[in-house]
Amino acid sequence: MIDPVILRTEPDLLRESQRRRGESVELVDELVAADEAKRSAQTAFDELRNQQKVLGKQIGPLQGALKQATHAERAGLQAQLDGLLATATLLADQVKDAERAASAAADVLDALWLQVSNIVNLDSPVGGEDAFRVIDHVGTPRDFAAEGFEPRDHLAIGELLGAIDVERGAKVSGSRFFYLTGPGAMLEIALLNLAMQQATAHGLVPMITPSLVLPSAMEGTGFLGQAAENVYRLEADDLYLVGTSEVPLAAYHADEIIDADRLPLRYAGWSSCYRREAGTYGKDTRGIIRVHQFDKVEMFVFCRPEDAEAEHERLLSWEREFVDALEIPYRVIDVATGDLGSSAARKFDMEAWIPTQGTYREITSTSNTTQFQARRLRIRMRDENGTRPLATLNGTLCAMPRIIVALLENHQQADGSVVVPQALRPFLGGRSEFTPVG
RNA sequence: GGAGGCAUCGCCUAGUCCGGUCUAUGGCGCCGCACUGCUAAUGCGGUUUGGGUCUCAAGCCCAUCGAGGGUUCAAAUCCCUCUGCCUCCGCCA
Repeated sequence: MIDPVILRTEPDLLRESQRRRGESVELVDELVAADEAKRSAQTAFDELRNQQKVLGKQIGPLQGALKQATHAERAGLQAQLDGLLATATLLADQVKDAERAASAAADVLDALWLQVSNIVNLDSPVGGEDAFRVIDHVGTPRDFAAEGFEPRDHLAIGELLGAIDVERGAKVSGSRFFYLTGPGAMLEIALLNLAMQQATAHGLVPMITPSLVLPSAMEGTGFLGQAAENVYRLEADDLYLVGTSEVPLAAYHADEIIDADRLPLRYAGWSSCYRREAGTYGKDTRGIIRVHQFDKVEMFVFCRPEDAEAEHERLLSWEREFVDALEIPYRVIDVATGDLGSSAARKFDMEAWIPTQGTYREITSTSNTTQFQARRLRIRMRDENGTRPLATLNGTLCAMPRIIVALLENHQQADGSVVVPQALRPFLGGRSEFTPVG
């Protein structure tokens, strides 16, 4: 949600943001009208309610006086009381109507606000998915031709190693499900440990979060807008399966006011993630690049709004540190306005080189959601200037399947074995490579 | 799953039976001021959150006693539903 003050003072800022995203600009005009309607309805109710209270305050004492009154006074007082009650009855109806009108106007306004995406950062490249800006390249893709062999894709290697089983995944759960077996499972556990070691070294608080959440948590983080079709919903219980622990981590502090001197609060959440992958039919059908369920370590930060951009850079640097440690070649992109998702004002993705695809594929994503999620979740901070919504940011530390894909493909040997990067070896009992099973 | 109890403005707490002088009590903590060699103590004032009005501020108004409905001229208080926590019983990894 956006600061309503911006709607009244700088609506053009909102319009420009909507334009850059390729979303409705007319929505802003609807909002202006709805905001006006809501305020006048609220004011009307406030005034009537005030009259009602003033009137009500006379009734109690009058009834008291009536009880004490002498017989002579009684008739006059009774007439006065009857008059007041008659007026009050009429007023009560008006108050009820005004209250209903005000609440209806507020509902209209709220519904419109929920449709508005975050205001984009003016530095984000403008355009659709392909309009990203490349910020950096790190590492050099291996020249397999020069090494004299054709690289196998991650699934072929995973099967050789006895690490990945997609056939049985499909048998048991359907397409886009998989088992990590033996060395594959050990690899994920090692990655988890490396990620958590790095995270705690930087002072992030490790968290294991729920992966089922209430609608309010899902809506508060902005996943029930355009992203809704990718969310699993448990109809019988009205719960959602999260697509990332960003959701339970963001909602962790919902409805709280946090003292500014406790900020920033930084967490590293470990959870399973569930995605319907609607509209991706036929894409990435082989292997585990695109799956319905996977595990991920996600970083999440609550900070002062003025610190958010610096914090965003910090999250990106931690993501890079992790991937650097795994010796995977990658590039960093500044995601274009049309591809940000509703919550992000700015987003940086890291894309790993995938040899058998001859291209870079997304492995991490870090978003500055500014005050957008905090407003929706009512998370505020208190400092010397009072209370105001804080800023939230998120970033992938380790999305298991894609990191495993990048590791297997980039560190494979001609015989199908895979070299374990140095940083990971302590978490695999010193093991330096995985070798094909007989 | 069953039975009972509880939920008040940072924390604790009064008020709820019996609706109106509740504009929600008091203590602790915190902030400001005064006094005082310093600290402490003491005194006075302030201290939920959101919204509206207003050029700003002050002031004023509305809402807010876990949430949502209802009864009533009027609800912290009465009624209903829901949520959370606690106790007991049953079942279970």
